[in-house]
Amino acid sequence: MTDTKERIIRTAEVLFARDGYAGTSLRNITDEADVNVAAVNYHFGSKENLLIEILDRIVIPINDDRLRLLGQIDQDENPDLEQVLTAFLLPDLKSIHELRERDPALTRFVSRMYTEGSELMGQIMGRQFAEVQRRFYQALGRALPHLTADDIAWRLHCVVGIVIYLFASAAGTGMPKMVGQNIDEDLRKLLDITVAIMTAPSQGGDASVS
Amino acid sequence: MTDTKERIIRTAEVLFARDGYAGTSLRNITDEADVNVAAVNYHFGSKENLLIEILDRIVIPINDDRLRLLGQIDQDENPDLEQVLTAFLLPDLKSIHELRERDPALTRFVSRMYTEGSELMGQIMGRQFAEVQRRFYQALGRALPHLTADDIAWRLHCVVGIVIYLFASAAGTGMPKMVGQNIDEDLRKLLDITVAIMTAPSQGGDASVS
DNA sequence: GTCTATAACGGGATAGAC
DNA sequence: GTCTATCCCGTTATAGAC
Repeated sequence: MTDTKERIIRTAEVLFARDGYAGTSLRNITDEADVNVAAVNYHFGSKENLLIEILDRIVIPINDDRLRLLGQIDQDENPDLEQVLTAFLLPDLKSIHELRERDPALTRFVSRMYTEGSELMGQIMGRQFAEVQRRFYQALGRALPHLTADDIAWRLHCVVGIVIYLFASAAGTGMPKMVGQNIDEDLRKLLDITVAIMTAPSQGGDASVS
Repeated sequence: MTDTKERIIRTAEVLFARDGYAGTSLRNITDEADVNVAAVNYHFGSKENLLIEILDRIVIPINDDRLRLLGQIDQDENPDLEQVLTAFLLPDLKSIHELRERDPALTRFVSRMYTEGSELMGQIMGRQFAEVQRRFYQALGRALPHLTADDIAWRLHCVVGIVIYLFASAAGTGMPKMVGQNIDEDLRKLLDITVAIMTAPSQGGDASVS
C-alpha cells in the first residue's frame, strides 16, 4: 500500500508549519509518520521536492479559487468592490477553516511560506501569485477608478498583510484568534475592514509600489 | 579587542533575518564574520542566547518608543485617534529605516520573529508586546468609545498584520517595496489606511478576539 | 581573549537485501 | 515498496594550548 506517501505528506506539512523547513529533519518526519527514513527519498526524491509538493497542494487551490470567483463577476461593467474583495478573501478563509480542521498548526504553513522568503519559497510563491495579483489589480482598478495604480497596489498589499497574519493567528499558539467558526461572519468582518482600506481618503501624496 | 562580539552580532542578525534561526549555523556566522568558531560560545554561551540578545536589541527599543510616544499624548482627555496610531506606527517606521540602512535584509528579522512562532520566539515576542498591547487597547478604547473592546482588538491586530508585512516587504527580495525613503510620507500613507480601519463602519455583528 | 582540535551527535541521501 | 545499514558531511559545544 502507498498510503505511506500520503502519511509522509500529512505529517510533514504539520511539522513544516510548526517548526519550519530548516527546523524539521527528515527523521522528525519519518519518526512521527511511523515510516522508514528512506521512504521520503523514494517517494519524493529530496526534502525540497517534498516541500514543493506540499506547498502546491495548499496554495494552488487557493489561487485557482480566487481566479474562478473573480471570473464569475461580470467583467464587462465596472465590478463591485465588495465582490472583488470577496473573490480575493473567501478562498483564504475557506482554506484556513479546512486546514484548521486537519490540524490547528497547519494554517501557519502559508504565512511561513510568505515570511521565510528563502530563494526557493519566494520564487514558488511569486510564481503562484503573479497572475492573481495582475488580475486583481485590473479588477480593482475598474472598481476604484479614482485611485492610481500605485495606490491600488499599495492598498491591496495591506490586505495581503492582513490575510497572512490571519493564517498565522489561526494556528492558536500564542497569537490572537482572529478567525472564528463561521466563514460568513469572518468574511463580513474582513470586508468591513478591507473595503475601508480600499476606499480610504488619501491625505498623502501618491503611493508607490515597485 | 572585543569588537569580536559586536561583529558576531552584526553578522548573525543579518543571517538570522535572511535564512532564519534554524537555517543559520554557527559556522555560517563565524565564517562570514571572520571570527573563530569558538567565539560564539565564549561570548554568548549558546546559539539561542545569541538570538535572544539580537532580538532584544531590535525589538525592545521599538516598544519602548511606542510607550514613550503614547505617554506624551495627554491621557486625561480622550486622545486623538491619529496621534495614538502614530505612537504605534512611527517606531516601526523608524526601525525599518534604521535597519534597512544597516542591511536591507535586516528588516525581515522582525517579521520572522512573529511568523516563525517557535515556543522560544513566541514567548519572547509575547513578553515584549504584552504591555504595549494593553496600553494601546486602553488608549484606542478612549479614542473610539463607540467600539467594543473586541472590535478594537480585532482591528488593531489588522494593523499589526500590516506592520509585520511592512517589515518583510522592506527587505527587498521579491516582495513589493511598501516603505519609501521619507518617513513622514510613509507615516501619512499608513495613517490613511489605519484610520480607515479603526473607524470603518461595521455591518457585521460583534467581532471577537481571544 | 583567541585559537586548534575534537567530542558527540544529527543531518540528507543512497546502496543493496528482501 | 519497504527495510537496514552506511556514507559523508555539518552541527553545537567544549577542552586545552597559547
